[in-house]
Amino acid sequence: MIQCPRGTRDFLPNEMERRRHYENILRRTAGIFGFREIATPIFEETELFTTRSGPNILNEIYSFKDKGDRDIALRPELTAPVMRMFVNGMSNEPRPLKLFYFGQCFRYERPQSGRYREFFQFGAELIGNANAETDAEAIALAASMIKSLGLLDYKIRMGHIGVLRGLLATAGIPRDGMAEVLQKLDKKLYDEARPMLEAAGADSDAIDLIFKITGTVGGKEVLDMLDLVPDEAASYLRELTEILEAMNVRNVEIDLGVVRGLDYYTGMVFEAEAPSLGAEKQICGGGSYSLSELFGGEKVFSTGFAIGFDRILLAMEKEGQTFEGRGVDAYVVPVSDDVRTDAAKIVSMLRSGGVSADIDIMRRKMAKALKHASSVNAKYAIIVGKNELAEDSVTVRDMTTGDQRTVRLNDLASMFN
RNA sequence: GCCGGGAUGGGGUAGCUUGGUUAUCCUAGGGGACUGUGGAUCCCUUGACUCGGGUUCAAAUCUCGGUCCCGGCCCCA
Repeated sequence: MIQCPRGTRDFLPNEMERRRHYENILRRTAGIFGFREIATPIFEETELFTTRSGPNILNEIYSFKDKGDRDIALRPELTAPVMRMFVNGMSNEPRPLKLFYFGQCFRYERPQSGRYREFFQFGAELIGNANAETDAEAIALAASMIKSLGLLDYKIRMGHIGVLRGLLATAGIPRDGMAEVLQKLDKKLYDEARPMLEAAGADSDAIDLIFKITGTVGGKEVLDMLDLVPDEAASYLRELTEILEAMNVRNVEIDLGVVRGLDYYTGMVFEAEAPSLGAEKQICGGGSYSLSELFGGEKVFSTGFAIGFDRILLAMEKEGQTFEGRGVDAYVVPVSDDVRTDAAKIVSMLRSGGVSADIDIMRRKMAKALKHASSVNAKYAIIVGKNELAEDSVTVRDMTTGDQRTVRLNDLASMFN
C-alpha cells in the first residue's frame, strides 16, 4: 500500500469541511480589515528563498532542477513570494498595499506534533510605510483573526528588535555574534546567555540590564524600563501601544525579549503562542521588515505576519472545540422503482432552486434509503411515491423530529429558503 | 541530524513476554429478514498482521534493515 509521503496528510471530507470553515472565517476577518487576497505559485526559483534567508535554507527546503535545468524550490514561506510579486507587478499601486494569502508551504524537516512537511499558512503583508499605525494595523488584524476562530488560550507578545540590538551593541557584542545570544534571550535561558555575554566582554552591569529588560513581560509599565536605555524605540512602542489601545486590542503583552530569527526585521516584532501545543506552540509570527530591495525593487518598509493554520486548529482541538459538518438539506427517496424518474426530476428541481439535495442512486429499498439519509445527516427526506405524485405532491420528513407532511411540488423548493 | 515509543480489516482493538488449528472483539461498508417509512434486532457478506531480509519444521509473535506515525531535542526563514 502506498502511504502519504512523510510529513503530509490527506484531508477527508469532514476534516476538509472544518478547515474550509475556519479558512473562510480568516478570509472574512482580513476582508473586514481591508486586506485583499492574493496567490503566488507553489514553486519559485530557488534563488528567491536563498536571497531572503541565505544558502543554508537549502538544507531545509524542497529544491530540485526542472526539465529545463532551472533551479526550483517549493515555497517554504510566503513573505518572499509576496514581495517578489510586489516588486514585479504592484510597485506602482496606491499605497499602502494590504494583502493577505492562504496556502501551503513545504519544509524538509523532521515532522512532529504541529510540524508537517506540507503545512498551511495564513498571512498578511502591509506594504508601504514604517510607522506605528502600520504596525498597529497588522497586530490588530492578527489578534482579531485568532480571536475570530474562537481559540481561548493564547497570548500575543510584542517587542522591538532595535532595543535588544542596541543594548547588545552598547555592551560590546559584535553584530555577527548576536544571533546566538538573541536566541538564548528569546527563550529566556539566562544561565546560558550569561557566559556568552561575558565571553564577549560585557560587564555585569550591562548584563543585568539586558536580563532585566528582556525578562519583564507585561503591559505599558514595561515601557518605563526603557527610560534606562534612551532610544527612539521606546517612544515608538509607546505610540504603538496607544494606538492598539484605541483600537481595543488589549491582550498584547509587551516583551522586549521577543526576537525573530531573521535579520531583515527592522523594528517591531511580535509572536502569538498557544501554550497547549508544547514544543511547537508558536501559532503566529511577524514584524516590520524591509525586503523588496533584495528582489531588485526600491526599498519599501512593510509589516507582515503569518499564522500557522494547522497549529491553530490543533490548539482549538486541544481546547475541546468540535466542529459539526453540515449534511445536505434534502435527500430524495423514491418509494419504488417505478417513480425513480420522477424522483430524478424532483432532485433536479431542488438543485436548480439552490437547495443542496441528494438522491438515492444505489437503488436501495425505501427503509435503507432513509437510513442512509440519516447517516449522511440530511435535514429532510423527500419521499416520492405514487400516491402523492397523483396529487403533484411529495411527503417531506423532518429527519430530526420524524414529523411528516405533504408538500405540493410547486412549494417544495421555497420551503428551504 | 539525535533520542525514545509505536504500526494487526475503513476506524478502534485482542493476540506478541512463552513462535504452532481457520488471527479476537467492537464499529464501519454491501445485501437480506421488513412488499411505502431511518437510527433497533437478527442473519449473510466484504475486509488486516507496514515492507524486505534472516533464524526456524513453523513467524503477527524472535532478529536485522527500510518506510511511515507519535512524543522529545536541534532547528524553525
